[in-house]
Amino acid sequence: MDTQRTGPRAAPRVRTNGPAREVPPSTVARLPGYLRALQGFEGVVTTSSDELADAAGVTPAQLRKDLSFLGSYGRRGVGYDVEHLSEQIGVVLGLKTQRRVVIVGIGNLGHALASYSVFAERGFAVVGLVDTDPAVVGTSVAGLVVQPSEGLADLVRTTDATIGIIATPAASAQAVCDALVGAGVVGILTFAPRALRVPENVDLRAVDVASELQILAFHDHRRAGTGDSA
Amino acid sequence: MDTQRTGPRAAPRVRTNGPAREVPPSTVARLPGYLRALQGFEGVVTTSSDELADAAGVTPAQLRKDLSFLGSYGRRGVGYDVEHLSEQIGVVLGLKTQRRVVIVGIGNLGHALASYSVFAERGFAVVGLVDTDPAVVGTSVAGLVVQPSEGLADLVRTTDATIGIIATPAASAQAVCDALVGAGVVGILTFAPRALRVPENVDLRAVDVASELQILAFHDHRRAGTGDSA
DNA sequence: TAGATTGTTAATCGATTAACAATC
DNA sequence: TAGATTGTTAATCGATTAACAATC
Repeated sequence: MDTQRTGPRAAPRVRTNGPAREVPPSTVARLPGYLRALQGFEGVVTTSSDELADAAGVTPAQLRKDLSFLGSYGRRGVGYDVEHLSEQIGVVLGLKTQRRVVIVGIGNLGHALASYSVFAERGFAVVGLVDTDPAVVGTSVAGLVVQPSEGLADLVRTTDATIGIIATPAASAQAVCDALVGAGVVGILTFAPRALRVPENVDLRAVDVASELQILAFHDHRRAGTGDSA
Repeated sequence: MDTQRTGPRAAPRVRTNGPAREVPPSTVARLPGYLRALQGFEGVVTTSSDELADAAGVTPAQLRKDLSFLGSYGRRGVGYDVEHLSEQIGVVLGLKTQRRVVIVGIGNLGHALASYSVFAERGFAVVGLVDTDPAVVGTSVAGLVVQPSEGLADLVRTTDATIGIIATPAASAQAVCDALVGAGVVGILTFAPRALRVPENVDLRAVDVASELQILAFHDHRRAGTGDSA
């Protein structure tokens, strides 16, 4: 869980002129939200940091700061060109190349994810489904035939998938994770409620819906406990 | 999106002796992970910050710092009592009271969430399902009959639900959110890919799976772009 | 030119890490 | 007592906010 990546101190990396520079993780995490917000302005030519920030649910200051890491894509006194800014954020996020995704664990959640149309709208292609259950293997879900676990490595290679989604029970998640890493994916999104270990050259993001509810419970509880009802 | 809550500077709030104090948001967000990790030590009497941190995927220093906000639940030279620590984290998160949850939007995702057994294991009860589609209303999912939208407010009141989950398309999410707030829920977890607005007395958490993939794409892209393949 | 709005700098704030004194 | 391990303090680091000079 070391997010270090520097030796003596990351060399400033020969400024690649264009939209390179070092983009902080917190900024990267907000970029998809800006892209989403920009879609709400389709047809409009320009928008301002005030307007766009409002749509994205952040402050104008934060939006401008975030965008400044990507380069100078606005015009002072005018605002941002909606089309151009969308394009540039897409470039920075690497969405000009379509990424291929395999989903492991075709239970209720895996099934839902396999059928989730937003993935395609946002530039991702689900190219493979895998499960261990013999009752599920061979069935067709969202136009794909579910493969057995043994086929995972081959599947990743032949489809050239770079991202794996884990939608298995917690118990098998680490094994699946290892298999995905072994097969060569570089990014993993897991929904399994447990901590996973990946080598540092693989990127891991975890969504735990039960944990989300527990965080909500904390605030619910504090609110009730503080007794601030009139 | 103002997370302010202070006037001149939050009054130190008469130290409620027990596990009160002010727990920082970043710590709260990690508590469910500690609870999860502790479950892996069931049967064991004590564990150390080293061991537990390892299981939870954080550093020992961070674990101890986090736990120190809750109170002093470890013994120097010995470690933490697994049973007691689990209990205390549960108390802080407010899990001693079971929270009731309603899910709005019974498409693929809503269906999966309604059937997600981990919710029950972690102290939440799904008590109601709502959808607009006449073809879905009236059907039975995970032992519950799907109610029409008009029934939302009544459902929340009669079940005494405090948390709402939004699993609708983006287009209807804000309206559903407003309805949930109007019905009196105090926490909302949304999966709809758009920014939502809630009054400041309502807690909102958002999971956007497509955004997660886009964040993974960024790193994928950087890795490929940097050309560090031997 | 006058008004608008960005991009950037500086100040603040919060979160993480490291180290160690307290204490079991 | 000696060894282990916490709880806390201080140092570092990163992220957010506010303000404004640059500039369209």
